[in-house]
Amino acid sequence: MRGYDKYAHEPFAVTVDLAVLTVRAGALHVLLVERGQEPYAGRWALPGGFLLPDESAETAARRELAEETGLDALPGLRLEQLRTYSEPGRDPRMRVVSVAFTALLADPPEPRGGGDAAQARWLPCTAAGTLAFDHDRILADARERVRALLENTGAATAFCPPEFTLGELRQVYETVWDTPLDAANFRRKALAVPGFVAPVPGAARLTQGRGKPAALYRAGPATALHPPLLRPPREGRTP
Amino acid sequence: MRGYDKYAHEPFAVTVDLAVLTVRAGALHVLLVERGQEPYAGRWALPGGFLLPDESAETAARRELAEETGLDALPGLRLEQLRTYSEPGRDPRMRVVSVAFTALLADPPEPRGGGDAAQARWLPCTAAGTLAFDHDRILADARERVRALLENTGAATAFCPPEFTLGELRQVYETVWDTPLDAANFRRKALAVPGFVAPVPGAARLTQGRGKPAALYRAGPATALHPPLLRPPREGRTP
DNA sequence: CGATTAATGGTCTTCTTGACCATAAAGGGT
DNA sequence: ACCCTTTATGGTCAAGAAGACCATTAATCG
Repeated sequence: MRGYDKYAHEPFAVTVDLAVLTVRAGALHVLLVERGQEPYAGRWALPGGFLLPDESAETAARRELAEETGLDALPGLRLEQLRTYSEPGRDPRMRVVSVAFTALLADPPEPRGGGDAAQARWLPCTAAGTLAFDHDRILADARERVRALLENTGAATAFCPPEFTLGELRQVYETVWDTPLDAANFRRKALAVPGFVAPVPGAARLTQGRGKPAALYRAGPATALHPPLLRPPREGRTP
Repeated sequence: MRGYDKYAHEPFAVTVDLAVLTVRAGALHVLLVERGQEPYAGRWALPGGFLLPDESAETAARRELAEETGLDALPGLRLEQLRTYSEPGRDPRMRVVSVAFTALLADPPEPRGGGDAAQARWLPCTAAGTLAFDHDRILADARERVRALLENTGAATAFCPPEFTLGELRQVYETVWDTPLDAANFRRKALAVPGFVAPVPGAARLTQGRGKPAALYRAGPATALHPPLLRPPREGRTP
């Protein structure tokens, strides 16, 4: 149909859901809340909430993120619109259309519990188990999206502190892709992408435990990676 | 906020908008309708409409597409969810959240005019001019999405008839990317991607005008292209 | 028939990638 | 203090991929 006027338009509730990810202890973690009310009381779910009347979905997502993590608008926070989920019946109470977002954080604080939720916590994605609503699906889509983002954009730096070593950046890739990478080759490729990372000029160095101190880098201005950092192909060719 | 119950949820109108693209006469065309009613009466717009109470956005998009083009569910029709647009004020009448989709068609029929719209037509993207609402933005996003789809997925075959020559496939890439490609190198790369295209066994051939007859291919089973077909980098390196 | 056009197959050179090796520079343990 | 482990960094080498071209084939157009 071409116009907005011919058919009566049903009202829908519109929400945002957030897959907020971070890399912690070599594993991808997601911010989850334990629902305090029916339906799905006691189950873990992605944080989210209703759009306010004058908000865009992006604005609502940033507001929800600030509320959940206690962080106010982080400068340069990457917030990716993931997908919109609109299947009838995805919320047993009413018709809800939800716009899902992915956010990538480095060194986030522990979320403040309370509010509607019984608690809020960072949990490893592998331990997420069965989430409320269709949030398992959303989380799976978010993980796949992030894997692709690391290939084609500089998003990996969002998982790192403002200054980071190439070893830390490589660990982000290894964690998200779940693949070991050759340190020397990764360095060569990362440095070959214009605008991906920029060395911190003041010969700065940092020791993170054992081993030789590493040079520090900052995120570069590039949003798209040319050439992309392709993840190694999985086994199973077509010979 | 963590629950769906604490705050009153405002009702929103939810629509789908469709950027239906096809390659015709060496140019990317988009299906547009001329609005018959205010606002934006007389202006071209993307086809779209309201979700029905029991429809998912995908279902609504397919229904709208069938209504606009007169085509019933095409087998294997590619329908990509593009993005959701939710800025307040994007529709002057009321708060509308719109889920945008991209569809790729080969040899589509002329759309039937009528309905709410004054007329419906295929127009070259370059001649789209200024569309109603925020549809210029949606169309621009759709074009960029399709450019990326050709790199990483087998979506280009959706612009081709069921059996096609590699020359036709290459013209799709050249049109969408707006870049000339070397015929021999394109062939080598396309055939090297497992599952991208499969030769039609019966030594079938087809002549499309002048030149040597070309072998026919069908779309292969691959959804993701490994390795991807990267578009040639634009000028402007960092030497 | 000869010119033109498009498909297809090959070559050649350059670049990229992955696998590895070597060295440097720190910490830990004895 | 000394050796071992760990991580960073630089370099090599061979295999593969990509872009630039050339040659041949097989149609249509004039």
